[in-house]
Amino acid sequence: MASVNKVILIGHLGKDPEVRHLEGGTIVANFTMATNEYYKDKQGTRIERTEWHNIAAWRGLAELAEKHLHKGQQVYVEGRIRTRQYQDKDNQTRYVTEIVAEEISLLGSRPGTAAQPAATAVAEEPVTFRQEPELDQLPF
Amino acid sequence: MASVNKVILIGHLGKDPEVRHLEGGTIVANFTMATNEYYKDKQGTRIERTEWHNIAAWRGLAELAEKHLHKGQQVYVEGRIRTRQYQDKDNQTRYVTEIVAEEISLLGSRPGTAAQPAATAVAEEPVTFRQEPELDQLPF
Amino acid sequence: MASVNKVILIGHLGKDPEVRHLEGGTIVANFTMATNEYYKDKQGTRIERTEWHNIAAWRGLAELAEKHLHKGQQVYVEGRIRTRQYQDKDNQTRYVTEIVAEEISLLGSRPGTAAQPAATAVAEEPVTFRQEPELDQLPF
Amino acid sequence: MASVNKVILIGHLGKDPEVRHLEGGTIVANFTMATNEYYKDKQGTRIERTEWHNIAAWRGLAELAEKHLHKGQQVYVEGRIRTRQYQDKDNQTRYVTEIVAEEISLLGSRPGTAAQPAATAVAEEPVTFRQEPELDQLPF
DNA sequence: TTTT
DNA sequence: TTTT
Repeated sequence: MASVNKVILIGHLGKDPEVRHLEGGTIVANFTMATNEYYKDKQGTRIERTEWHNIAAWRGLAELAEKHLHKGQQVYVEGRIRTRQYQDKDNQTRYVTEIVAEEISLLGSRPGTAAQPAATAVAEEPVTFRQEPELDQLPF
Repeated sequence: MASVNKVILIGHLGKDPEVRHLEGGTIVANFTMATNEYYKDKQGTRIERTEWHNIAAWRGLAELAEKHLHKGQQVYVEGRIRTRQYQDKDNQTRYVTEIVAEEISLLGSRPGTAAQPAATAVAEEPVTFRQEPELDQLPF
Repeated sequence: MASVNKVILIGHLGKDPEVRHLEGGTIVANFTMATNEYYKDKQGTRIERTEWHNIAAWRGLAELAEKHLHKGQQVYVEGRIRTRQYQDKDNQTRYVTEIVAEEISLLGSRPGTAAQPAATAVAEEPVTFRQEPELDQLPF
Repeated sequence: MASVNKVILIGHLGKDPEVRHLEGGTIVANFTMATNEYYKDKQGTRIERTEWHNIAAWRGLAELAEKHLHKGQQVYVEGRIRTRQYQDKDNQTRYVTEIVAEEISLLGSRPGTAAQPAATAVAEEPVTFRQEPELDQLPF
């Protein structure tokens, strides 16, 4: 039956992506990104809350994550929610929720360094990547 | 820092919402909704995968969920991702990810019954509800 | 440079789609869909405003629109905004804004008839369609 | 009837916002922002197409646009599509489509100047603003 | 663990 | 009229 499962995130990477090459040649990149909420509590104090998201990028997006993404960078990620279950060391069922990326865009400019100031460090390459539909995830 | 944490879901409720009245008068409704993905595996077999999402609706949205939502109903939910941690009975840290609803819309018409066919069973009431910003979650 | 142009609509079709076969074999379907806003004016009177959107569906999505979409049906459309300009009969430049569909999902069940009640009239076919990336619109 | 009319844009401002104070004290800011698409034509040549969007920000968002937005800046805009009609000088009905902003976030860092390099020119203030629901546009 |  |  028709349904929609869509996530849109803009935030900064907490770490460089970790890239794994699976048996069979498939590549997957995992990284975390932070989004922040601001609100006032009942006393009127300004509170900041950070939400950490687990992102999984497959195949083409994984290669691009490996090449172009790094800690601290601001990105746009569009994808879908997926909760996986696994058995922990005590053989209990545990759940982890992650975002499977379908599109990633690099935002802002890269932080400058002494040798290469921000104004000139901006990527020349196109910076939006979309996951091509792969055989094992084509909509039926 | 500017960030975006947005989720858009269309799916069907797995159960009637569970509504709790917290100390202090706050109301929260929890329900699950399913989204489905279809893909073909490497053998070309059609696979269906169901994803279950935990939805939390607060205050005004909780009241409306209690009044208008029921098992099996198709809904549009817009919200944000939140992962909470808690201690399980063995005092281990566990995580649960849920969607905090910010807007809920009722989709489709209600299933008809013998006494009241579908064509006339459509809700008369407005069927989109948006969460009013509350004191403790106003953007700063 | 990285950018995002995304539209998400849920509404009902104003008419059956109009399908055209262009020279070269490309197919395009055009239809309108309505979304509604409700608000109260300064006197507290409830106002309803209908917004009409022009949707263009190309190639695979056009075929599916032709086969599955009809006047009055509730649909989810995801796409991007495109404004085209053209010369009117007085040779003046005019603009028309439309939504180029990238994903279409059928929502709700079909209205029941005496012969075939709503409960059994639900489409058996898959009801979400995604546009495959075509040669002339592949992200670079 | 329940419907959704949602637009998500990330792009750069083409000009500084134009701010008008209407009779009655209402403030509105108008600006344009560009999004870009890249594709290859049938000869394999890389084509860039720029889409220009007309954004209208009302009340609180207008003030914030006036204060924080300027030509060239990268922004996230969430809003809804609205097509207005008007009579042109020849008394013919014309249409213009714009995006009514509901949320605006500043992305990236501000372009540096000689006196104040990019690395230190980043805004200190919170940079996401949401439109508070106003009397005349409250969901009913 | 990000960013301001 | 933006950005790379």
